[in-house]
Amino acid sequence: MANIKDIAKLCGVNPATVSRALNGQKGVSENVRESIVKTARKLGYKKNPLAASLITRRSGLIGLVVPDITNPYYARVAKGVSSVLEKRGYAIFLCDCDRDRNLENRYFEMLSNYRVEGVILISVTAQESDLEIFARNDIKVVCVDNPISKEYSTVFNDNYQGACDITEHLVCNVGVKRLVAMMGTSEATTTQQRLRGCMDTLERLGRSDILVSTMNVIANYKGGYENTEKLLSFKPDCVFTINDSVALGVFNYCQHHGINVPRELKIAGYDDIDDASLLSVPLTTVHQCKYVLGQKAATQLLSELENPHTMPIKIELLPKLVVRESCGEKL
Amino acid sequence: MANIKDIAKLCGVNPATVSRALNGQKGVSENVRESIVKTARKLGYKKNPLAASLITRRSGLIGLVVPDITNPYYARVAKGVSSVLEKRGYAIFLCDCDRDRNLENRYFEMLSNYRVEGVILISVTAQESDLEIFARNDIKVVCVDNPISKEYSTVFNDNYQGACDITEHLVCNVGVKRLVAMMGTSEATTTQQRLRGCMDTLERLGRSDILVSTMNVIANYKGGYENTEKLLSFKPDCVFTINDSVALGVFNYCQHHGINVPRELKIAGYDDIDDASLLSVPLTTVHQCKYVLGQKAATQLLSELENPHTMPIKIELLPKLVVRESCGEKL
DNA sequence: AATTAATACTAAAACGTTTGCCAAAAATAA
DNA sequence: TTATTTTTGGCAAACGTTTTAGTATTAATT
Repeated sequence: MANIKDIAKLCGVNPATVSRALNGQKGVSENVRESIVKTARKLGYKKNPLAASLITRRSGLIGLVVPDITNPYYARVAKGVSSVLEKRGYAIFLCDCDRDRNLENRYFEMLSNYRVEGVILISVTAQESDLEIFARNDIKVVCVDNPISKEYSTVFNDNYQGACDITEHLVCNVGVKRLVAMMGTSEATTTQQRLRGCMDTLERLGRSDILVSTMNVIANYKGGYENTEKLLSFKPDCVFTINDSVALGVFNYCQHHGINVPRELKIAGYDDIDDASLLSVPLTTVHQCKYVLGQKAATQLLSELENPHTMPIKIELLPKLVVRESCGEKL
Repeated sequence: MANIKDIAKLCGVNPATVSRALNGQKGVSENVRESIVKTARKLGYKKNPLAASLITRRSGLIGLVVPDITNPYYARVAKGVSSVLEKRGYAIFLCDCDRDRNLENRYFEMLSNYRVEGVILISVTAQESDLEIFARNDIKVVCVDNPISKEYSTVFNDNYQGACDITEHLVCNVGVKRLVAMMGTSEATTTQQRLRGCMDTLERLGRSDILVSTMNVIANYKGGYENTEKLLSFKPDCVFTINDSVALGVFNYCQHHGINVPRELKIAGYDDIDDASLLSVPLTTVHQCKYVLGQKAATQLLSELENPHTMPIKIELLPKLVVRESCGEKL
């Protein structure tokens, strides 16, 4: 593979001149530049970014840390990240941590060894102290969803607002009277924020006539399915679930037990995963902009890299209510 | 960040000795090595693999090319790949090509610029000629699913066998009489192989009494949903779909139109994506070992890297029939 | 015409490693 | 003892870039 010296030799100039010419810097006359560019093309020259990084300290590598790439939510965020990094010529160093904090920390070390310029961090396991390794090697970090450290920018969806929106819909348009909020563990920030949005909205609307109960389940399909029996003991007309996977679980339980959705039970989800619209009774839910979330995170990271003195910020995306059929007919 | 020279200075030795000591090479006495290792640890020294790669020509980078990381099939394969590469200390350079051949080729160029050592290529768009860039820079490639070039190893599931297995099940255990094979485009190798498996099995069983028709659809949810009406005009008792997404489409059409599955129509899928088991009538399908597929691909790539003279091989995984309820009760 | 300023380019050092070659020292063999 | 081999570790070059400093050369300003 041709290198910068080969070109220099062929053009009868110094490697430094070739470097400047190819990087579009000034200090090289037009005719020389032209000849350099031409022979570079002829030789099929491609700069070795690894070699360049040694001296520029810019590897062009960005770490992307996810809890589980097979989770459609993270995959979609990853795709958003990927779309902007590719355009800017950065390479993605993928770290699938498998929700394992040890593995995650091993990856953190690897990322710093490889001199990544920055990291997009989507983590449910990392603690603030785990990020010290990035601070030490001044690697920029942008957190997604979870504001792990005040040191770094965070990009997230406004869970509170989404919960407000869907609750208002359930109360004002659907007319629910007996609501159960089927949430995740109460330590999870998402559960806290969404539940608060729900409760605050009921209060704001002054609807003390509406009975509302809360239950906490494992926030996946199984958690939904297995807790539907208990759910039904509340005799609700509607359930608001912490996410769509849980909603799917509830829905399938209903199918198996001859409970008509939405007639006998209305189901409202959260996230708007792909399956939500494919369900035989398409799910009313809150759309999270996963792809855009990834894009924003990547864009923020790049601008912090380019302007090293930008302060960390919080970027909040607005979720969007999507009304389908699981809570009754569309308006 | 400490480097090899810092250690050398502190230990009063030459950088070369430090390198040898840290890489476990011989030619350095035990006490010197010990002192080097100790101060390396004290300084928190981490070798810069990028710098090392300049001279060793081994970047430790492996490209992972996928058509779409949000597709659960590819995501699962990716996770398999990731699991073995991480253990061996390789970094994954993720390329989500978005099913776009141009983007894919841009990524190929980037991969070669970054001097990846090898590439795991899952592609539906790449042509053999697109891979020349890897041959030129002798970058090893392992193809997954799709044997794009004879030059390279390919790892894939035995589509033919899987189709044989499920067809035999449908005929011998379920007792279908009027079967429709709802396949993808006839150019796709998967369609060809699975259809042939189906047909050959019918012939092998000598069941010329079974009526079998074929139709070609776009191989996704929508393709299934939108072609179910046409499908029903064949008055089949069973449909064998090219994949589970199509099966889901058919299933939901049936739900919407009051057609009971499996009583009025039995549905057999392929792939065993996660949704298959979550369906309200869980799907009988063929399990593809996606995770293992990724693991095998990565393992093969690494062994080719370590032993540069290994010949390319084909690795075939055996799929596994999984009987659920969409074709009638389990046995 | 003399000075200054700008331009085009070179030489060399740097980035952080690895490695081929060599010399000194130590160990072994004669 | 001497001769031979082996072990240990130093030196310097190399990998492919970028960048600093400096030198001619040319152009612009007095």
